[in-house]
Amino acid sequence: MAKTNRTYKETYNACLDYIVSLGDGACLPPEKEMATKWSISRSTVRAVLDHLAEENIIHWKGREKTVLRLPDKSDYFQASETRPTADLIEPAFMQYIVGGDLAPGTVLRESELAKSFGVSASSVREYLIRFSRFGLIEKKPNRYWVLNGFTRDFAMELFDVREMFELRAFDAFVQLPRNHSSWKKLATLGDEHRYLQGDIDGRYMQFPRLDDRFHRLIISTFHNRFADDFYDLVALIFHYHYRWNKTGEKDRNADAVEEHLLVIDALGAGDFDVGRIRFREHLQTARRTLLASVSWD
Amino acid sequence: MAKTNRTYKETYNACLDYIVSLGDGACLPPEKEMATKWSISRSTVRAVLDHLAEENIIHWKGREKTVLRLPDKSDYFQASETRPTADLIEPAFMQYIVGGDLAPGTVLRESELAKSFGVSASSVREYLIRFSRFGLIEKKPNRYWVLNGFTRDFAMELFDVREMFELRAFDAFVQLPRNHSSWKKLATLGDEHRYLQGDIDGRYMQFPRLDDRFHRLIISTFHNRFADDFYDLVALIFHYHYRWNKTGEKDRNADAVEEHLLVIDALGAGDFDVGRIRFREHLQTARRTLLASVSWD
DNA sequence: AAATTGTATTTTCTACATAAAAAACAAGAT
DNA sequence: ATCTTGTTTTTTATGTAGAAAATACAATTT
Repeated sequence: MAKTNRTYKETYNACLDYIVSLGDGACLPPEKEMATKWSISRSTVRAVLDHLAEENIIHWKGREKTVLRLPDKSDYFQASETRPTADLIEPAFMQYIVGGDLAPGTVLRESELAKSFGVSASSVREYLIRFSRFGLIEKKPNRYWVLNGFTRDFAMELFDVREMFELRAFDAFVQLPRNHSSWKKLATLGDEHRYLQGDIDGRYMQFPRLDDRFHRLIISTFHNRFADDFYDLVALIFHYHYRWNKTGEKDRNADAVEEHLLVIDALGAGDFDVGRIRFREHLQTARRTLLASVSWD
Repeated sequence: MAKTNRTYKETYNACLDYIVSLGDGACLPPEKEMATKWSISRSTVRAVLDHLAEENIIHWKGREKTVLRLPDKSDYFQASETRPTADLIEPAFMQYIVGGDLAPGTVLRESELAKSFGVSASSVREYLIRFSRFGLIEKKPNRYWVLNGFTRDFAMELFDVREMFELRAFDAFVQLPRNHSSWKKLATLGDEHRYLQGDIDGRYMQFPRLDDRFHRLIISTFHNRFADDFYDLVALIFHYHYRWNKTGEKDRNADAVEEHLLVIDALGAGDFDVGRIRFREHLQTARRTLLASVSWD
């Protein structure tokens, strides 16, 4: 097979939504406009229009594109068909690595992964090349990939850099003028933390998203693409590591919410020194928590 | 065409060297031993032996492998044939980017690059994916690669991180016990710097190698794979940026040698505070020099 | 029995083919 | 004259083919 037609399918679904919003009997805009709207080419728009006409959802002749009937649920393509291959591989791969709790040194074969994920070897290969930038896997030329693994050393080195970047960013944050939008965002985050804390038993699963936003807000003030990039790795590790390691999840999250609030409140009150100490403590906790769940060294 | 046979060609050349070292009439060791010696498979060893026998360089029957004649220059494969595709692409690509002084936003097409480098599109693609981790290029899905370019901002952010990592590593360095091997290495580097300084006009071209070793020695004491990895990018930038920008090269190198020596001597004398100040100054100079040669912003 | 070679199988690597998507160009409508 | 559509060409994405290299296993020699 050749290229997948997910762009087409995704556009088709988007177009169905659009038709619903226009209503029955309405006319669709020029092809060019639709192409711009969804950031795709006119060719794809025309392919979509073709299919819409075939399905008798619109009448299409030249610049006449009239809605004949409103689409229903069965007209849509399945969500699984519109997802890009790479997005499909990532969770499967992380499940394989983190969920399988594989030992460092484990051999990864492209062909095996491709078979078990149900995608082509080239897709796996490209994903692995891209993923290798995180330093968790390594290629042995003419042989296979080796899992360096999420070892104790890896976690320590990861946190050393994370702390450097985040503390530097923190120092930049407190220098921001009080009317800067980031202060406003921090206050909002504070409210959301308190909301979550209000019913921690019911809402603790929502913490990871909040955690990500909190740390990205700090990091972003450093204005450094390498730091931002590095945080992608940190986020990836956290996301998947905790996904397969649920022990004490509620307590962990409750503690972290509390720690975030200590930082946010200290900053809100203008106590930058206290805030910095609390922020350091929070990073220390995060390090300890992660290290405690590392199975390999 | 399919897979290239450079492993075979490289091994063949290595084997010719080996035969020369053994001398005429000698016997080659078992296949397994040769495979281990060059870290390749027995299949490749056998392919090499096959060719050696065909060329009447050895007589091969079972475990009898006798040297019939010593190889001469014409028996070797050309160096260009043994170089891996990726090694071939890198200089070509960097020449294209840095040498061509392309503006940020320039569109890079895989097919064009492949044609101009004389390699397959897949090889170019894989190289670009790998290279993209440095943040200098970006993929527009279904479209092309865009050169983000070596802008002023990029250089500033690069140096911010470089300074963080190197200063942290520096602090770790001065903590090392005086009998640690790194101190010995630093002293050796000092001697080499002085040797270079002795005839700076004749030897200034050798400085980049010395510069790399000096900074890597410092960085290595941080024992952090992310910092090491980051230095690969710094080294790449320096290597290629100065390769196509030779203005004032001698003066630049002479100054840098002097600055390195100030650091090395201060550390050797135990003046860690002075050493740190000199080291900072050196990093500042490096930043200024690189920024001065950035054409885009 | 251990070491080595011979043979067969598996896996990787890379060029290539082909459909999808984009882009360019030509023709027609307003 | 400009906007829009129709048609053609170019480029990208991804599976596949087939050679190279690795690996596994069987047969042979020492």
